[in-house]
Amino acid sequence: MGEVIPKKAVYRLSIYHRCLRKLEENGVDTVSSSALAKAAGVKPSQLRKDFGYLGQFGTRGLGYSVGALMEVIKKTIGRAKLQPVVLVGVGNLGSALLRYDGFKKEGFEVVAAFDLDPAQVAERIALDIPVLGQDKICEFVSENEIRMAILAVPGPFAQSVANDLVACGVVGILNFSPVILQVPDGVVVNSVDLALELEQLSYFVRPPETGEIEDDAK
Amino acid sequence: MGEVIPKKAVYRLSIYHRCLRKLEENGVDTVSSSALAKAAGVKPSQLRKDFGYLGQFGTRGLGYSVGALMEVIKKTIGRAKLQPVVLVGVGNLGSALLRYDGFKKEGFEVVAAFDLDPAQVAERIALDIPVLGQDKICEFVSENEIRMAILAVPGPFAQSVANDLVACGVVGILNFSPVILQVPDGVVVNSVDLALELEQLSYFVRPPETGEIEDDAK
DNA sequence: ATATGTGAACGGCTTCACAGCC
DNA sequence: GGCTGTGAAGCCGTTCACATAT
Repeated sequence: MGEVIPKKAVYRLSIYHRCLRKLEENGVDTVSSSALAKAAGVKPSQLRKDFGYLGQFGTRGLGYSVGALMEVIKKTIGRAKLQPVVLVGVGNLGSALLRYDGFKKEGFEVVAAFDLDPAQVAERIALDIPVLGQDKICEFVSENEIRMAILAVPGPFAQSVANDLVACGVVGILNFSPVILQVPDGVVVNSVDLALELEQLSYFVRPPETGEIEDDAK
Repeated sequence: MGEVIPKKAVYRLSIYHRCLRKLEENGVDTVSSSALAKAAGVKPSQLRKDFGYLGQFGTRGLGYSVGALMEVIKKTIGRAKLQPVVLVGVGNLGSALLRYDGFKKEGFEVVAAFDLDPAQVAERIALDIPVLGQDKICEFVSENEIRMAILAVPGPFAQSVANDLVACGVVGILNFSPVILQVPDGVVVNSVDLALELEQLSYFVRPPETGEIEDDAK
């Protein structure tokens, strides 16, 4: 029903969808929870529990229909067909994101980009996406009823740009700036902090070979 | 002491460290848990619990010493001073990551990049970082005892490159490819899936205002 | 008086185990 | 027999509340 699906489950559902797509391309039309779970890197029980949020779609003793399952997932997590998003900050990272084709594959379209120096940027990236000045954000976002934005501006500008976006109707921000954004209730922020991801990784990487006793025997 | 710090706590410790750096720049030398928590976007109790993993460093009735705290965090999560990492796949995203200055700020240095077409890439990016062919990965990684790698190759190549990296001694991979990497025990993978982050965001963004009641099964 | 440190309660996500259906 | 669907149990991280230290 109208239940809210946990954040982590939503994320995994996207993974399943991607795996299913691959299976479909290979002509497979039925999968068991264990097979799909293995491909997705999770436990079968986890996967079945996740699917529980969608209703009942498997056939006991057999498995799931690849096509039907994809349909249901897409309907549940991919609200619209092709979601329009804007991107603010066309620097190194922003440019790469504009060229990244993974977004389109998952049903998103970057319909406009904004930068402080739009003319120079437009020339540099040479893409079909319109590049406008940051002072045009509000106008564009309002008129086109954009609800999601990708934020890739330098840290010091992030909060200010986020404020603008929210003021004009954006309710979802994918933030790549290394700052904690303050936004009003109802606005969702998903942050990807590249440096912190690397830092986190480094902690869990075992040190080279500090003379001490290697961790427990297993 | 030698306890293992939870993944999420490690992540937050990095955030605290970044906030502390800002405070230090502003000449502040003491903070309370509540003040720092607000800056980091977490609850004071959460922050104190996180600091519990590091030992006791606050002064009751007063707060924490900014300098001392930074020192302890750095010592705990930033194992070495300047960690060398390599980057594989210098496409759109890879190029942006090479130019990203956030890594250096947090103590990482990309010492080499690898691509299928190194000559063309080297010319295009025009950076001081050496760009080598992917067949040179093993040699370079082994000789320089590299332990961490950033993976930004297209999906179909990811697993194969990961295998090479691991075979040569890499034990930590920051993966930007949209695939689930299979790695042996002892190797840590941290994945950032750009499209999935956006997809996840879109689910939690409230629909425009379609007040329709949509439920059938269940 | 004020702010830390921490055991205990709480809540949410994962995993298990088995009932139910093909 | 095989596999899904799901309540129950288990686990882990977060939040609370208060003892403790300055």
